[in-house]
Amino acid sequence: MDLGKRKQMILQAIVEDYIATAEPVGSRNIAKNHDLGLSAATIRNEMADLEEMGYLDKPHTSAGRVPSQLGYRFYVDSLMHRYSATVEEIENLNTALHQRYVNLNSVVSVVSDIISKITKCPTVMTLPAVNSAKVVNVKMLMIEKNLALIVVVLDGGSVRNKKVKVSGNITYRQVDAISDFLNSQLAGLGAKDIDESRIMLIYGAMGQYKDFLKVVLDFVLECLQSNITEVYVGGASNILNHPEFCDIDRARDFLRFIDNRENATKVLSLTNGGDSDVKIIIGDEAGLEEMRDTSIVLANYHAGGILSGKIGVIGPTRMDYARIVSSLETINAQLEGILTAVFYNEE
Amino acid sequence: MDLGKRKQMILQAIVEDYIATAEPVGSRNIAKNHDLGLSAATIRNEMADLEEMGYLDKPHTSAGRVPSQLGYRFYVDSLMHRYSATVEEIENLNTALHQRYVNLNSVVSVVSDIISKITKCPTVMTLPAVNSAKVVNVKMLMIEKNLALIVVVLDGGSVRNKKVKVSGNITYRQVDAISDFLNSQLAGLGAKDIDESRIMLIYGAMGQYKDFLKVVLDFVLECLQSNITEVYVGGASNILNHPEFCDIDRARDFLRFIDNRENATKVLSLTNGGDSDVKIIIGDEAGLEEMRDTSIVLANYHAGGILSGKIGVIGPTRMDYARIVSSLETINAQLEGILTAVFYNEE
DNA sequence: GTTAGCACTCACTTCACCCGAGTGCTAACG
DNA sequence: CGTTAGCACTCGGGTGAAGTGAGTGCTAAC
Repeated sequence: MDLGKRKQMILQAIVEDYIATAEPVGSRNIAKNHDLGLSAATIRNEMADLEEMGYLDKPHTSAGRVPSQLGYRFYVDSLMHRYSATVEEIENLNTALHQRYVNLNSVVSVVSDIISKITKCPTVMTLPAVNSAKVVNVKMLMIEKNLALIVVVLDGGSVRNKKVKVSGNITYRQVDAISDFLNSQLAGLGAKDIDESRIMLIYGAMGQYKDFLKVVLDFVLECLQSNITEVYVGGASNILNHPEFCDIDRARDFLRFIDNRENATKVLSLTNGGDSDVKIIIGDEAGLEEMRDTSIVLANYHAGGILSGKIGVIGPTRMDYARIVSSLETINAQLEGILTAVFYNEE
Repeated sequence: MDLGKRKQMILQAIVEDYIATAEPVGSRNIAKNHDLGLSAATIRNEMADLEEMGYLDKPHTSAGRVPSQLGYRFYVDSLMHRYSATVEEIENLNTALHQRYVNLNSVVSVVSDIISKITKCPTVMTLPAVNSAKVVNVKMLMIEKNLALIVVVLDGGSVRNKKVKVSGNITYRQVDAISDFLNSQLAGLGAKDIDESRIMLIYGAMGQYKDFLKVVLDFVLECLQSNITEVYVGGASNILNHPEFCDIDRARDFLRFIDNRENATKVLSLTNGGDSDVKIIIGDEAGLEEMRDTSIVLANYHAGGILSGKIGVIGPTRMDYARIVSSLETINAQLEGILTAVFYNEE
């Protein structure tokens, strides 16, 4: 039971009008504003059909029609025209994006704020995570008496460090020696390469420092395994721009939900089954009670095969999908360069 | 013109009732609920006086009275009883606080969320900043061909690093030598010790690496000077718990304001002239248009003389000052231990 | 100085009413 | 037979009048 050309045109008109005005759209308005060559009455008949087929909803008898979740889905999959950003828009975006970033952390917060601003919607974004994880370099330095600093450099270049107390009688020189040895043993290895036998080998060679080595090895493993995808929520208050959230209770429910890091993470890990780079999840497709009336446009971003992360823009189901998808695509294109630059300059 | 005992009692009753109910309080209710031994009529007279003196406001003729900003100020300065947390409350707090923290960053986000939860108000909090800044250790290591990692350890123990491209022909050994030399020159110095003459001395000794040295020195200075007080906003949506923000426009204005990092920073850098550890800033004392109807309870936190930062709880001027002050004090007491522990284990 | 009494004020609620956008149906038209 | 004009009907939202009740301010008595 697929939709005829005419029904599709009408559905598209309704979805777009509704996205633009947030008001239920009536047959007469479609007849007037869209040049379909049809009278209001005809459109009315088609609308009745579309409602019966589940593509439209009626808030009440004497209001116009509103797209149902199915309607949005069909629109997004089949009717939505690709909106391409104008040169001017891209330029504005570039000037906003190209600023001095202190670190990757700040890229995420700044970029998600920018996205919020241009989409007028809350944005969730994960920190770029390093894809693979192998040890490039392990180094220990004494930074004061009895306190050593372990520095672990991972491939892709992220650097982590940890301070460790050293029991009294290990000298500076010994730490140096341990450092060099450990580095020779671990450089190039990933988490699964550092197995029981490897550890035994290390202990065997430097048994007298076993306690100290254990702490270091644990930390190295933690670095390799930890995939701390911290999530940042930008411009949450933007949800209040949308008339569907002018009800204070609904607004509160949403803001409470998204204020919670775990929930934000959940949102970002959604999928709609497809494998395209930008995913659209509409209403309860998310399977999250609190997101029943919202949609999410999700994009993956990448930088040089090293870093990757996710960006999600959250809005009412009535959100302007075309524009938001295009914004995300444009930003994604810029992001790669910025991330790589920041990543290689600082950490 | 100071307030007589009776006026003070009545003012206190009004402030506390209003804080509890969020409704303008009338003379009759005070007579009934507080055992002042006075009739409603007498209280009415005193209230008229208090209004004339500026301690009370009247939303309109036929409503009860509401504390004015001056009224709150007097209450906070002179009438507020110290509320001390119960053993149970402290214990609950402790179980919430004592969890595994990945780093100082996560302490801030977790703690501010906890504070938001118990105060039912938005919380702003800065990352702990290192008080003094002297170089303890500078170290460079080659992490791949042409790429060196500079590690700077500051006193207090914060560690920062940066990757630097190295022009082709500097060897691993040479970097080691530069590293040792630079460390010997810089260890123990603060920003102002690294002056022109010191830099000349370094260039003089190792002139052939001047370009590389310049990058390293710039980074060291940046570490010493930078006081990046990143700010975290927790539980912003809590503002919606308060009836004064049930108006969607007011809620939006506030949330927009606090969503902006710069504004959050502004809030935390407020002062009320006093020097006590917990400051209360009421209404337009903040001098921020958007905070006209809100108050802020500000506290400094410290850890071992090394770290310090600020916590601010934001609520309507009608907020429960006594309870919030006490909560902040209790948390502050716990925070020191947690911060020191995290700080010395990881950074 | 304190209190009881009373007239007055004013936000808030309720209710009836109307208006208008929009629908669904029917009958006529090409 | 699909399309269209016409018309009765629906129903949310807006308006204004009336009623309600908490609270005040004043006055006079205790």
